[in-house]
Amino acid sequence: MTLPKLTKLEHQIMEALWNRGASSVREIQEAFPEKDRPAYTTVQTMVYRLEAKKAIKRVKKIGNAHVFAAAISRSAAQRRLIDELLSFFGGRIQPVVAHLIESGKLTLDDVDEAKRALRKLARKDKPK
Amino acid sequence: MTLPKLTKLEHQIMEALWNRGASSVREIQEAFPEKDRPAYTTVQTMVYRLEAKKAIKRVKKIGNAHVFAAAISRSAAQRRLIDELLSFFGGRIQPVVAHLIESGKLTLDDVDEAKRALRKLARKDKPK
DNA sequence: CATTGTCACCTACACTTGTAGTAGATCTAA
DNA sequence: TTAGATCTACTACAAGTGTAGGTGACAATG
Repeated sequence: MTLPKLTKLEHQIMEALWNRGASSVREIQEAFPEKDRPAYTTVQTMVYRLEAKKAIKRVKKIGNAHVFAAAISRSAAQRRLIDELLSFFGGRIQPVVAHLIESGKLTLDDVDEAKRALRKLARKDKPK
Repeated sequence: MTLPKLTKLEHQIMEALWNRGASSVREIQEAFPEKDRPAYTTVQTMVYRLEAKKAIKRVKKIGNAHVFAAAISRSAAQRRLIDELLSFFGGRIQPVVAHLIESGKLTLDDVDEAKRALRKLARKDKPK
């Protein structure tokens, strides 16, 4: 597995690392909203598991504390999430888009922007 | 919880019910691709769990076998999946759309179709 | 240097998910 | 009517996930 599968909480840890850059367990823990912040050792456990999965790595040591950094990119992790969702839909985006529209989360502006992005991509790809 | 959270396998069971309509455990099991088809009792367990979650219900009995039917709509379940994904992205669709484009899964046609759907929606919602 | 707070590391545990076996009820066909 | 097929209902269990306590090492400070 090139990209490890991450659980919800693991994702939140990664999120902290992506946002803050290399951090200690304590820093990651404190990045959680004070309301529903897991115990220090809970975060620590997840950090260890992420390390075992090679999603993060120890980059240095400050005092006796280890400092961890993401070893996989946010982009790659996000891609994986989306691919997983799509697999639920048989790989077809249409129903996904339909739901986004229905829920009012996809606006005309979003669509226009997507269109621009696609055109740009087309110009870059076609004239090979 | 109005809408129960479904696991991957539970989703597959639901999929069978949505596709085939009310079915017995055996029928659901046989709806799985022969390659990697779970044991009868595995499906049965999931069916029981789905029943406990009120996602399906017993509608009748044929012989000594119960027949189950979906109690939640595919659409509602799909919506939930998407909302869950979006929550990972802080509720913002833009990065989702960006990834769909990058992975080549979102085409210009898809976008145009989405646009038409949105315009239609706008016409229906605004004049009121 | 002794105390106090922090951290690492190990261990534990309950809950969820996927997987399936077993025992006994029930149906069905000969 | 009885033996085999099928089903239900119950039980079990390993892996994964979230949660955290305990113990000893280490650092900072009076």
